[in-house]
Amino acid sequence: MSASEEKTTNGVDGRQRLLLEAMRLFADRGFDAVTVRDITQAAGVSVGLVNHHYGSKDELRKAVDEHVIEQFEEVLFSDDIDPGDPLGWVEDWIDKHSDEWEISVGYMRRALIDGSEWGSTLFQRFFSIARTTVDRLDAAGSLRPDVDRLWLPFLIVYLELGTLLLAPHVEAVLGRSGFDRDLWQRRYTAYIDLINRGASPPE
Amino acid sequence: MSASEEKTTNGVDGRQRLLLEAMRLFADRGFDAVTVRDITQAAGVSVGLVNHHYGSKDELRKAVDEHVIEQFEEVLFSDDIDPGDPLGWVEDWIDKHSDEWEISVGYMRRALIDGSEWGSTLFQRFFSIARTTVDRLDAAGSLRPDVDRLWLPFLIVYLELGTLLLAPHVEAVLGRSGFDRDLWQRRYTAYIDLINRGASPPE
DNA sequence: ATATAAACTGAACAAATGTTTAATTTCAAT
DNA sequence: ATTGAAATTAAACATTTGTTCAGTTTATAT
Repeated sequence: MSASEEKTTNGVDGRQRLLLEAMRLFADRGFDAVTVRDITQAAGVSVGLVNHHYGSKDELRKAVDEHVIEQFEEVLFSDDIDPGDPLGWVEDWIDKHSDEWEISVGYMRRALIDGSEWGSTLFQRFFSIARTTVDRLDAAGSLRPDVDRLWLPFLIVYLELGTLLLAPHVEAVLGRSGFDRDLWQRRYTAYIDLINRGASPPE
Repeated sequence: MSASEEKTTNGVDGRQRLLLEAMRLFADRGFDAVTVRDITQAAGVSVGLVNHHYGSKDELRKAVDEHVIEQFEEVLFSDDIDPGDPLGWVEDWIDKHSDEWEISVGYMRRALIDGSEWGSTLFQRFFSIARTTVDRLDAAGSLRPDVDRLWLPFLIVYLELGTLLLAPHVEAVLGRSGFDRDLWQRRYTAYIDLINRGASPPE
């Protein structure tokens, strides 16, 4: 036979192929809508291999969860996130993992909506960053006294996560991905500008 | 037998009971995670009744979709939405349908994320309102010249839909529902204030 | 080269699930 | 009261789906 072909495509073994295809399919259709046979077929392996490597479909889900979490935490939960630009990491990451970006965000989108545990963690992380940002601005005297300290962090999170949650709809309106570098940067400018100065002209 | 008891609880027939329970369960767990037997059990009827009245589980879903859509369109797609307060109707509606509010919003949340057709329609409706609002402000000279006309409508939609999409997470942080009248009103004030003036103090 | 373990296969299995159907009950009209 | 249609039931059915397992191949170490 040939050196590295069918069964070990790309030099990746069945175990990893299953993980990758499962991630792709879960992000695309959701866990329940994907069958074990869908996954094994996409990965080009037999049905039994899922249980051999992961024990069950549920355990496979957990493995995928952890894989996606690792990817996000690598950049999202690092200590050097700029509180002035909590989504700045996205730009770098899109360049690095452009092929997996769509999948990972799809996965995150579902996690934030379906009530999973990681969804809660993810939200809390974003909220925590937003609140820290607000606190620092406040301490530096960079907040108007009458700004609502309770809601501002939430509003900031809405702006950040809305960008990710609603990306498919935005893309449908714009005709292209809002993550394209130029659009993304322009969005960031508009976002910072809105938080700083609002949209109304000065008196 | 008694006048109106078991089989026709609340004077509602099996057909409508199925619709209501299906709506509740779909909003709570998602379509795939809910079995026909779950629905019939919750409605207190036999399994066969779903197919008798709706033909299939899928047709039942469509019926639920239409029911929820009707509820939303009644208020959301009416012509007299105040462009200055696109979510003003929520407050009235919460009072009127407080029991169904949670369910309907849960349904909407899923629709916006799962790529369904109604999700697109819903987003486009919100975006259209936001863009109209921005256009009017612009025409009235109420926008700074350097505000990004492309992104501002999206940012406004993020603020509005983020409120609805992330409501469960917000509730987890606040310890109570963000839809409680006092919190909701305060959120609205903060939201309008942010769009108008931003958060920074004047020079 | 041989032995041992791990990777992998695919048929078979059991439970879950949507659907069908024959029988029964309910209800309104005559 | 009788009839006929619609509502409702519950068992049976067919398919899907996660899982198991005995057998086979592949890889690794001795």
